[in-house]
Amino acid sequence: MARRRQAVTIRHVAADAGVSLQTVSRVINKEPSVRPEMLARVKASIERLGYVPSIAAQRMAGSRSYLIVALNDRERTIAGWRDRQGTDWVDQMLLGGLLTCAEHGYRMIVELVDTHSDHIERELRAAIAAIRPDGVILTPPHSENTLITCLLEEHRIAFARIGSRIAGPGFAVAMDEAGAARLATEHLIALGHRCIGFIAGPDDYELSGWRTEGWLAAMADAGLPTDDLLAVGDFGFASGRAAAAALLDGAVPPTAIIACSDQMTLATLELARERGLDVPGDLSILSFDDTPIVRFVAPPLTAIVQPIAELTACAVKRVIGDPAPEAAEPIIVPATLTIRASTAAPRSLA
Amino acid sequence: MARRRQAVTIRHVAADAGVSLQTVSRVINKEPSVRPEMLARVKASIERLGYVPSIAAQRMAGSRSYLIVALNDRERTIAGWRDRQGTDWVDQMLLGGLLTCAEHGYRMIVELVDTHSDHIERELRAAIAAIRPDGVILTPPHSENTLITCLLEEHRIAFARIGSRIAGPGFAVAMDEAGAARLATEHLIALGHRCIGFIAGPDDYELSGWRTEGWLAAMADAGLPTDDLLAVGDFGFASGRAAAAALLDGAVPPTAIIACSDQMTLATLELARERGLDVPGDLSILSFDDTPIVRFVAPPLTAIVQPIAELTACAVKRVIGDPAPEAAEPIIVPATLTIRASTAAPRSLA
DNA sequence: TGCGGCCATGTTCTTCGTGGACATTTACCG
DNA sequence: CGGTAAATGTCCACGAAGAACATGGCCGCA
Repeated sequence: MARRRQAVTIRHVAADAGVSLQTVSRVINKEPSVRPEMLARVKASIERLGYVPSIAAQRMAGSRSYLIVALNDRERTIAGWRDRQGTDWVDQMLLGGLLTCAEHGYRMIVELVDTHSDHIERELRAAIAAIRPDGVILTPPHSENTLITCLLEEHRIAFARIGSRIAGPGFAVAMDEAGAARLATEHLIALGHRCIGFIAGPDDYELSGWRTEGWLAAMADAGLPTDDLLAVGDFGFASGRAAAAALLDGAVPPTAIIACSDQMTLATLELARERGLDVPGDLSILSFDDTPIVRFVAPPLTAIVQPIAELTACAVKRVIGDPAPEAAEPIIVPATLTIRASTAAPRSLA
Repeated sequence: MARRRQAVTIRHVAADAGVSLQTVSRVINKEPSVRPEMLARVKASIERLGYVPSIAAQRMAGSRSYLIVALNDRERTIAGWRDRQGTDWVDQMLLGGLLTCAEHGYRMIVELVDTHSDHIERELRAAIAAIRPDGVILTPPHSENTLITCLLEEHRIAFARIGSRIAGPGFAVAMDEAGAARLATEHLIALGHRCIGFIAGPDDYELSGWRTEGWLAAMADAGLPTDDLLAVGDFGFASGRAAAAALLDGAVPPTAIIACSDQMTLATLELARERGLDVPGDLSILSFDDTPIVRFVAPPLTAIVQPIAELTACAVKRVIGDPAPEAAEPIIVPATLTIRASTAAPRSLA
């Protein structure tokens, strides 16, 4: 017998407040030319009736959809979730994105697309056509995919590219890699270390260069030498082990090592253990990733925390605020350092 | 100079295929009375033009919105994310929900609401009014909140209650707690254990009872005694420690302990260490949660894996498939066991 | 052969809730 | 009192669904 609940629309508000539809619409869209008295009356009615605009109708009428699409790589995301590890990236992204969207009255829709290039254009086109989002947040590895960026430009949809520093189109939002490396290095220097080894990532990642520069700069500022203290890995475990071995067997065995990925850090830790080196007594270790495994290993590792949530929050704000995605300066967000038990003053100082 | 890209609408498809709007609409909505020839022609045009119906327009026209809302508790979700731990629940939920939605042409919107009761109704009303979802997935602690369920019923929105076994309204979808406990117990029995302690959760959680029953049943089936092998905690660390101590100091010291939360399990592990008990040599330990900390602790713990992803997938399917959320049997999903290093044959057998 | 009836399709119109373009009213100023 | 700008109202478009109804072709049946 219960009647179908009829939603309260702008019409009901108009009737209740005794004004025209358009006036209500103006109030909703914060247009300036509304007398304070009217405004108050309409707002009161909205409040009383619990009116909330339908995003579908708003979108239909040519306004915003108040929807932001977060474009993630399907395989990578699913793999991370299914294996129940390595999802930090996605989590943090959701955290930053969701909250920022909510703050501004937007919603975020997570869209998983295959990187496989045949599908990606079709999938993206379909998503755009169906959702008509006001903005799109691109995450690696999509951030520099020109197929995607061109498509978005064509549709005049604002978008942000997370983890990319290449200027326009869209907003580039990235972490301050050099600053992070500097932060890590300075932390060790402050503890009293003078021989600080650095296991860099592969050269074909731009960020590897930036991180190495940050380390070099911090060392130079402290007047410390860096000869024989740089090794290069490929982010994987085996390469990290080799790099760590090279450093420890080198001319100037470091008392601290910074490694640019969690796998390389864990390899360093393993090697140190095998050689009977106490961590952090004989060797401080610092990771550039802050994955769960790094946090729960013994000892828990001091690590650079990539500000993914802030990055995404930034991206959302830009996308919401500035619908014209023309040339814009990349946004660089500082990293932070979480100090745990794997770094301490070198024993020689104790 | 670039013309504003005009979206391809149902009209373009009709023109391209040389049929009427109505026919296209019939094809899209899978109405039966369309000749195969027509159907193929229209489908070809849709394909060629890359037409995708606008969900906004579909919603406006009284059809579905193809949107599902996942209602999560804001505090709990944010805390989990921010602390970078304990987000497994949300992650798995997203995994199961997102994928299942995508498979069926739906999208999922994650909505965070405060449990604080003043706001919750307003927030939910607003979300419903704005999004007009076809369905809502409720997660603890919302699953049994009558304020929410009534509101959803009133709006005739299909919904599922995850982690709840109380029948209707809406679909209840829960894990097989008793089966999980049985699974855990049988694993230990198969390893050769005969004295298996059980640290249950507090009585005011229904699931505590079910779990205990599962353990009792498995023990009984194997003809093993359970006297003095049951202890009760409150899911917290301290209570777990006390419970473990009670078991180990009891009349029949167990060679294996099942604890119903990660905190109680970790407490058991700590106590075992302090007493010089080797895990799993002297004492096998099995957890009922599978949080990251449980996976990375030493030794990594064998644990019941709650099938959150499947639960959510189930919930989504029901909500999508059956728009009439009248009385329905609760859906029970089996749990699985992930075997790690904390369980082994008791030393006495070696 | 003619008629009723059904199926596939086309035509036309309405609905949904909102924003935009434009028309109209009001108020104030010189 | 005319001019002008601000405040407010009227009407229509947006994209799709679907109802109501018209059409034409085909069938079976007398």
